[in-house]
Amino acid sequence: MAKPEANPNDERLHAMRHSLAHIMASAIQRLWPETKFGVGPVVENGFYYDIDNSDYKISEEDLLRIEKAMKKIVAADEPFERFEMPVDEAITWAKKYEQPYKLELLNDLKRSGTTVAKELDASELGLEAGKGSKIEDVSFYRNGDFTDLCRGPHVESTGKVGAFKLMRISGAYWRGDEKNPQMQRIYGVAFATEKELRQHLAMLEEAKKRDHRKLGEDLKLFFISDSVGAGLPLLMPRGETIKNELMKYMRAKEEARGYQYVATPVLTQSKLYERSGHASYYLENMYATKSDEEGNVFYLKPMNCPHHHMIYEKMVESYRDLPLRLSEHAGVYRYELSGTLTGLIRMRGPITQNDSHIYVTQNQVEAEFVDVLELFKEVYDETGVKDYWFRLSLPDFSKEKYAGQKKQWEWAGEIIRKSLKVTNSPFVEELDEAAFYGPKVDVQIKNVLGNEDSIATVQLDIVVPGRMNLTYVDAEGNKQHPYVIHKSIMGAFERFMAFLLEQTAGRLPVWLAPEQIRLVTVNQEKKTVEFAEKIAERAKELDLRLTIDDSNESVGKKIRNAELMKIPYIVVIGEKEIESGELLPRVRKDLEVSENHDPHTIEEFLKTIANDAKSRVSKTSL
RNA sequence: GCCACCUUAGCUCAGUUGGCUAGAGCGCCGCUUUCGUAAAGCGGAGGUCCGGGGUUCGAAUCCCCGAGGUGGCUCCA
Repeated sequence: MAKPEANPNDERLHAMRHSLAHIMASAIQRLWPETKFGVGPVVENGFYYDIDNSDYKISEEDLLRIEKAMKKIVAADEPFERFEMPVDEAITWAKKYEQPYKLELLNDLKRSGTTVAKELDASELGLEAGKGSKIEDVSFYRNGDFTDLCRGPHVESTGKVGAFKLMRISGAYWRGDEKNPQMQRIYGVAFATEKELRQHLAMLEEAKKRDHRKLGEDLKLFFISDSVGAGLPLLMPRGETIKNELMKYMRAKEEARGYQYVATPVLTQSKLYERSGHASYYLENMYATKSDEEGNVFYLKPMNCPHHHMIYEKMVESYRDLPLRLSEHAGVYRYELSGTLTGLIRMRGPITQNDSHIYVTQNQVEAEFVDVLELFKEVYDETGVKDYWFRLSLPDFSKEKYAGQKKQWEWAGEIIRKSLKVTNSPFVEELDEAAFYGPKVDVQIKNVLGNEDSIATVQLDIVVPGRMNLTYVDAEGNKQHPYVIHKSIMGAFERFMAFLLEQTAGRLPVWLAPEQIRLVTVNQEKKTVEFAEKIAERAKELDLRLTIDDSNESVGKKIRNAELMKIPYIVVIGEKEIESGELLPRVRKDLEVSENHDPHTIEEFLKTIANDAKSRVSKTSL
């Protein structure tokens, strides 16, 4: 349970990948001599290079051409030569060869440290990130007729780079700033051996099958309709069943810990967001609706915090009322850029948030934070979320978006750090990831494609209670502002469902399975169907989700259909079962705990599954 | 929003350099069959080739505009 780190023994592989970035740049320079080059670093599983061709846009069809040219360079086995020159000389070089991006980097280097915005650039150029030391000489690498400003290291020659494949091409803003020109980024994957490359490509194919969007289609869970709009998914009965089970589960968990559920409107006047301060940060991402006769503008709520704060004001007068834990499963709407929308993971609405706000005194902050972190772990254990890690997201004070006083932020960060340590939570720290009103802990996982994603968050708000003038009276009779812990364990239920689907490849645990049992009749005779219906009735009494397939198909076909829907238990019903009154269930492979294939009485079978579902066990106890 | 690519039946996809009435498998409907643990047989229906405009004797195919999707970038309360 930790952030997967790059293996430090992989220096050789790192050099291979970095060398491939240069080889790709060489190939591109030979094909399109006017190309301006940005940076070309090593990334997970491979490398990329950012390039800018004003007269020709490279498309995916060109990748094969570039690959071919690269293979030629590899075959030529050109040596990589390293040499150094003074910065000023390098600047002359960049001017001569009309490489404006390299020139910009060199100018930054000359000024050193002060304007190197991204660590990426720094490591690329041989700067230690964060150090402001002046640079006298810079290093270059040359292979064949291609020379590049680079810190290295590289392999000895272009023949020693292992197996690679160019994957895709995308836009990328120069130095990650959307105000800068957009360059083309070409990605490749690379491994030491052909075999490892093939394995990686096979893994990507496998991951595609687990994509929650594909499972959503195959398992009839949800879809997105052009008529409704981008980012506005429609959940079908099976999808809604999963979501509802998750919501019931979380509500029971939270109520057991003293959270109280509330309900707030989806439509709200702008003045609430002006009071909370959200308006100045997020107005652009809020959906405005028709204004009323008095000219008040209403918004679809993008978050619940200010609404809960209103409830706080109504409920809390004294420190004796704290902590107050409010919770809501609320659908919010956020305008997200069209290019960012991704199935249930990034949508515009309704994003059903598992949202809580805990109002505490200063002395209660740490204990409450620890309690929240423990609840996180409990829920993830029980729902089977694995391989997650925590990220302590701190402000970057060189930016202006963080409100309040630096001292307060440092205190808040330290309390969270302490809570993480007390609960033995593995975590990394990152700057410039905090909310505008306080530092937070994000729960990070890797999705099927190996990208990092946040599934949940808990934030310590040190700003908004003061801004909204939320108060309580302390033991000495003085007015105080409370602290607010914003927490969301499952994030949005839709998104959490998507993660579970990808992690389980659609084989959800029994308690979450939209259909838990399917009865397959051998024939369509009356007594067979009636027998199945009798079982179905009992299942309903036990709150089990069971369906009967008595369609006019072969038994083999009906079993296949049920298997494809990843239904946990399939039971064939025919003469044998009617006579014995016993069932021999076909148990989904991932659920089997032993080689127990004995028949069960109907009551025994149904009750066991009902108990498993109720206690939310992940394996069958049949 | 930006860059590249994609969009043909409910789903997955064919459709040669522009040229017969746009095809297949699965699914769906009907009939036959009444079946024992991953696909029974036969027949049928089903299309605004994403939308709009243009080029052409002729457009699913070429060009322009728009929408939606995919992968990234930027953003993420």
